[in-house]
Amino acid sequence: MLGLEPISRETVGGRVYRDLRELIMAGQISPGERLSIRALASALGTSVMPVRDAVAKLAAEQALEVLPNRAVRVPPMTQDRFEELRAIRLLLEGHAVEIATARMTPARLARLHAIHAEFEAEHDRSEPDAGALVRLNKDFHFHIYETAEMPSLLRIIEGLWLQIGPVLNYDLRSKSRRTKDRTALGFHLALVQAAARGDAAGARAALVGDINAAGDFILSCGALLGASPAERPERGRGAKRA
Amino acid sequence: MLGLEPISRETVGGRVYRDLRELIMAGQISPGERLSIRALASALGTSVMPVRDAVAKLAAEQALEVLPNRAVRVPPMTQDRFEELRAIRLLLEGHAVEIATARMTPARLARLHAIHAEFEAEHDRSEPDAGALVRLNKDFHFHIYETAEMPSLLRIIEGLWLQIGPVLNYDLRSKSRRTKDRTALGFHLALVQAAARGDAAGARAALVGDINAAGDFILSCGALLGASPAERPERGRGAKRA
DNA sequence: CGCCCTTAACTGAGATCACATATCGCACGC
DNA sequence: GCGTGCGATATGTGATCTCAGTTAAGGGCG
Repeated sequence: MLGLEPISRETVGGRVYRDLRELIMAGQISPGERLSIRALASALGTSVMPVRDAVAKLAAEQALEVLPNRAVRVPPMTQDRFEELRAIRLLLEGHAVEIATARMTPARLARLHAIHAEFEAEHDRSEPDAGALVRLNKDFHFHIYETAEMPSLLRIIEGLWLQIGPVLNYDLRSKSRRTKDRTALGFHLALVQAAARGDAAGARAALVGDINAAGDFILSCGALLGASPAERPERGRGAKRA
Repeated sequence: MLGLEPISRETVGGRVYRDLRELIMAGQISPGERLSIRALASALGTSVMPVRDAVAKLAAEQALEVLPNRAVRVPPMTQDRFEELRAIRLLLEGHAVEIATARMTPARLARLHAIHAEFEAEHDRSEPDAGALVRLNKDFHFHIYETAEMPSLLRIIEGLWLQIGPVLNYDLRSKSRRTKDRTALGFHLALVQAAARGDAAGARAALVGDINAAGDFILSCGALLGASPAERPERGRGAKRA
């Protein structure tokens, strides 16, 4: 006995929240696209209530935005906001890396190596799956951050990734990612090695290099709004029906 | 014309959210106290729906906590969490102060002086109002942070204050606050002066001193949970009826 | 006299209903 | 032919209802 299951201790609202969050982080919803609560509800096979809760929570985390019209959409990324978020990331994730280096254990270091190897393997494939790369990159970073054992900090960093996720992935799957991933691999390797020898400053430097390189690449792509148009009503309103 | 009014462009849910947020920040709800959505709704004169949205949003910001029983309460502050939040505050608010010093304008500096004077005046009264002191302290800090013109950063800092608010005020209104406020005044003055002469490092140092002093005081009070009991069911369940 | 079980009230979650508002299409009139 | 105004559609918001799970109290049994 006892091998039943953790009950259904999961609320529908929670599931909707996580699904939506995943969708945004993976960049499945392009910035500026408007969402319809009713459409989402019917697509997910529930009523509007859980969806409303999830949307409210995501809006509180700045992952979604409610326009004065009360329409909901993924907030378009401006260059200013992107640079601000990058500056905050450098601060917080840099700190997390330093603490993580100090608290690194052999087991966690081995796991980090494994994730890095997976990332490298996926990259070396003839047809790398963009989604897998995004996921492995996220796993790599967050495995380090979790090592710092600072749950509140981790939470904030997740919020930041949630905000930059859309453009980060939008970019990753569209442009020539070959060179970018190569640099990412280099920084990741340097980060692993620095963590292995307990070099907090070195680990931080590697992370800063990683974040800055990725950020520069995105900025150079010109995919971000200067500060003006902000409007692209996205003719097909609402989400895909079920 | 045009001086009409912004219509009633305010949703009930938004008002409930702000009210609840204010209540938590002001420490009106003691940590560990359980909240009843229905009770809150009847107290606020609305239905459960807007309250549920507000609670969901606050839970997303870690200002409220949903127990596995699905009961909602203000999360009790542990010593670990408090120290972690303080470390994050030092990072983010320290950064904000440095940027704000660089972007300080004469007008904003004057306003900062005025707020500091108000704070000092309230403190020098024979019977200082604890609530007013809390509000002025918050105004002082956030006027600086706003000067940095980093909206996302400001948002995160607000979230941090929301989490430490309860214990901060609980402490401020109970114990001998005389000495603590004196030190706060000193750090605030040093902060204003450093900002006035464009000394970013000095401003940061003053802020670090302020945060650390306040934190040490609270930690020394022993009002925080070591890590164990965490439970005080708070016999009177729910909130005060209307 | 004490422990445990039953029961009743309460709470949160989800669905459905009702209403105000925004969006878009279309016809009328200039 | 084109701009303006009206109306239909859809959407978000708030209220009400039902259901399942939890909690606490009261009564029965050991």
